[in-house]
Amino acid sequence: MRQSQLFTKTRRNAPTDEVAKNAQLLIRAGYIHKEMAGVYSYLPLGLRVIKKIESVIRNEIEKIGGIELLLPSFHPKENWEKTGRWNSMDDLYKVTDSSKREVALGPTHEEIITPLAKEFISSYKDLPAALYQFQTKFRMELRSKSGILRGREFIMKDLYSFHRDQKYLDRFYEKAKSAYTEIFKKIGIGEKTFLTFASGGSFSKYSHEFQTLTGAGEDTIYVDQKRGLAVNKEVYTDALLKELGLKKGDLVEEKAIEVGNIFNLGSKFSKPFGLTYKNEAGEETPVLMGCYGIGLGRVMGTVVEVLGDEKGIVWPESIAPFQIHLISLGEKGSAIEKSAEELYVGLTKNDVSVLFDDRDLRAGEKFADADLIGIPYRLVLGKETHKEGRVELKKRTEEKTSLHTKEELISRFTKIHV
RNA sequence: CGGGCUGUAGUAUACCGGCAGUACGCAUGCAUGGGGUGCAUGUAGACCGGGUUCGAUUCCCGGCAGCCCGACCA
Repeated sequence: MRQSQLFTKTRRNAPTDEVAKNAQLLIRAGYIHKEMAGVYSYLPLGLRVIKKIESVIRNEIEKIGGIELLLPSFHPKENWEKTGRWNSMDDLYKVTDSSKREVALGPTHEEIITPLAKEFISSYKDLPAALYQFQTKFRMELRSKSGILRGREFIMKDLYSFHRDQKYLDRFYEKAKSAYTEIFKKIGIGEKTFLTFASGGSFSKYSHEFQTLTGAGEDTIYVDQKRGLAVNKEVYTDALLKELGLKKGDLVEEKAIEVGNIFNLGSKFSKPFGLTYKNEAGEETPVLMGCYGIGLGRVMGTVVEVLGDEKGIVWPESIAPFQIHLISLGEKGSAIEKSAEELYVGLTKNDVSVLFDDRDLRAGEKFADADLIGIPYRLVLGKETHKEGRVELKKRTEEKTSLHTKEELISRFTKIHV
């Protein structure tokens, strides 16, 4: 992609109504645009990051047997009345159409997936099943805040699993836990993300959250760094510490943001919808369910919060919008510019994703933009290196630079990033 | 949903009861060309409704919007 064609531009200042670091940097760099409180557009750069995060998640969820589908945002009122949540859920968006019919805008999808599962699950032979989607959720947050960490509309990966009994559910639950650990590691926040015991879970004492340490977080958790475990303040009791074998002295209080959660739903949803299966003896038995969510925008914002520095965003390679930011410092029609063009074509031909700064600007502005946008590798062609036919390589996370020939760079990045 | 604050060009801001100013951006030109360069010219603005007043962007009331604290929540 040529930066002259990118559509977005960077900005020196963030709007004053944005206080959160993630929103300030993402807006300045041109990743997102605020439409109203808690509602953001994902611009071309931002969407590329979302798609990358999606792909990391998809890979891991497929490994544990997840099958992707796509459920609607409009939900029949009856489904929500059946579970009692039409009235009990305060942040449910309800819309009325011209024929006065009321529908819900889905804040989560148990009310859709459960009756859907009833269509196709009727025997123990149909179990287990694990279905997931990436989908926009709507929640009437009374107070959206913290940029894309808490919106009224947000994209979420939600996975629902169906099992014949607790033993099978527990087994899958553990697999989901490992998958999540792997996902956050791959996304680059593994070191700061902790499996956390929290409230909820209809048929177990607690649910599990994945909490990433950051001052921008909204939750208070107690972390045992050595064991890689944490306890949410909401369930923090001596009894629980004892049960988990945690010692008070090993725990540190931290602010954290919940980037993922896993719930044991038991028969909370299968019961109202009559989702049952026949076991080997022909007996009608309730299906047990689990659900597992990750907010994509929240993950993206968290990465910016945790890894960003004074100069801008710092993306891990796994979710960067482009692998390489190629900068030409040559004037229009110069040999340097031609050489940069050549390198751009060479890299893209080999499927290396490159943002090519072909704009007619001075060096300082291009460097400042590159730091702000946060692509992992920066390549520069300018007078200083051109005489030797070399290109300067610099990582976003490091100060040191190195010189390479174009051929070296093409083969190096092709190998790594195919 | 309770409490507080704020609405001025695309962005950040200034001043003012009497023709709204600056910087960045954007456009054009010349110079410049390895860390947001320089000069010139141009472009664009008072959230909405009502009230007070000779006159309101300014004061008052209402609405709407945004932000902050709290409660709630992925």
